[in-house]
Amino acid sequence: MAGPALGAELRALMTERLHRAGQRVTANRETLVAVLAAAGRPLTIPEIIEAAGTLAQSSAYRNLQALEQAGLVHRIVTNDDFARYELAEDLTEHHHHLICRSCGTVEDVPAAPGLERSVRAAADAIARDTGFHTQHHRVDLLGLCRRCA
Amino acid sequence: MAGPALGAELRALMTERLHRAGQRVTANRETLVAVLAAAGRPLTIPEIIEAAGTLAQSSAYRNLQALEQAGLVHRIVTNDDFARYELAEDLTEHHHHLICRSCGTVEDVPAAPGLERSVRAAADAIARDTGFHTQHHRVDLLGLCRRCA
DNA sequence: CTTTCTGCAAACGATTTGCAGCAGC
DNA sequence: GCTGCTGCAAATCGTTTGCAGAAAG
Repeated sequence: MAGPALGAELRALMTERLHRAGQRVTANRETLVAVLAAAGRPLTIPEIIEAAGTLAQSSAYRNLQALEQAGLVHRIVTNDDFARYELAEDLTEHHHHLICRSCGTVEDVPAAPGLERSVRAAADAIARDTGFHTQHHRVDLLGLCRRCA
Repeated sequence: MAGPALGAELRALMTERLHRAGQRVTANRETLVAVLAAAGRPLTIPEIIEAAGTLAQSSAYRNLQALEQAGLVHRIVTNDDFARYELAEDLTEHHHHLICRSCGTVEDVPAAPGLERSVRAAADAIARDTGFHTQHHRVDLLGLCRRCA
């Protein structure tokens, strides 16, 4: 099956961003966004394809690429075999990742305000010192998830 | 040529860790470590092979894998085409990465103490809340390097 | 109706692996 | 001298791409 239906709010956003990027709204794309929205954590391509029900691999790859260009989803690469995708951060809430070194699973955790403040301060200092202009950041905690510990 | 020679200290560490991992010390491996030590930033495999002078691709991949198992180097994956390697953190000093979204280059920056403290505090809170046991962390700043800005 | 999307199967390319000969220890 | 490393070339496998028919707008 095609996973849970899309909320009206999310669908509207999706339509707008796809059109702005010159892309069409199709059933496959709605399914992909719905699957990612329901997961609440980054999914590998095989996980996505399975959750989507019927979906050609090439369509999964192509549509996830299209959705990324439209700013709806975000690709993340770990040391795992497959890339993972999650909803774009402005559709969820800013979060960081817990990556299990044993099973490879990636979980989301909300970003702690104190940590965010420290990251911004560090980025400002770096801009002064090196000229690097920070647009975004990523904090990953690597270790063992509860199940693998 | 084979890049700069290895410091005595680093060579001793390298010998010890390779032997402990049941691996031999070879000219190729010394070259690889020397190249990474000289670079001071994560290098892609093509960069490594070029800097090493003469080195079969397969040997590069195999030896970097061996060195990683021995705890001497560390592999990092970006959205770039190639994986990158750098010296293990306990051979350098704990640092974070500046990743340029335009040219893909990765630079090292020393970790700011305040930021480190915040990350540890966040990890502790997460352990309490979710049972995830943090062993290591990664902070990447994404943006534009001075040259691409 | 035109342009883009879909699924299939073939192509791609970074990384891995089999093998025969050489080097570490 | 035994075992593990080296380089070469071939295999692997996640991902990308060409193409003909179907669907979005």
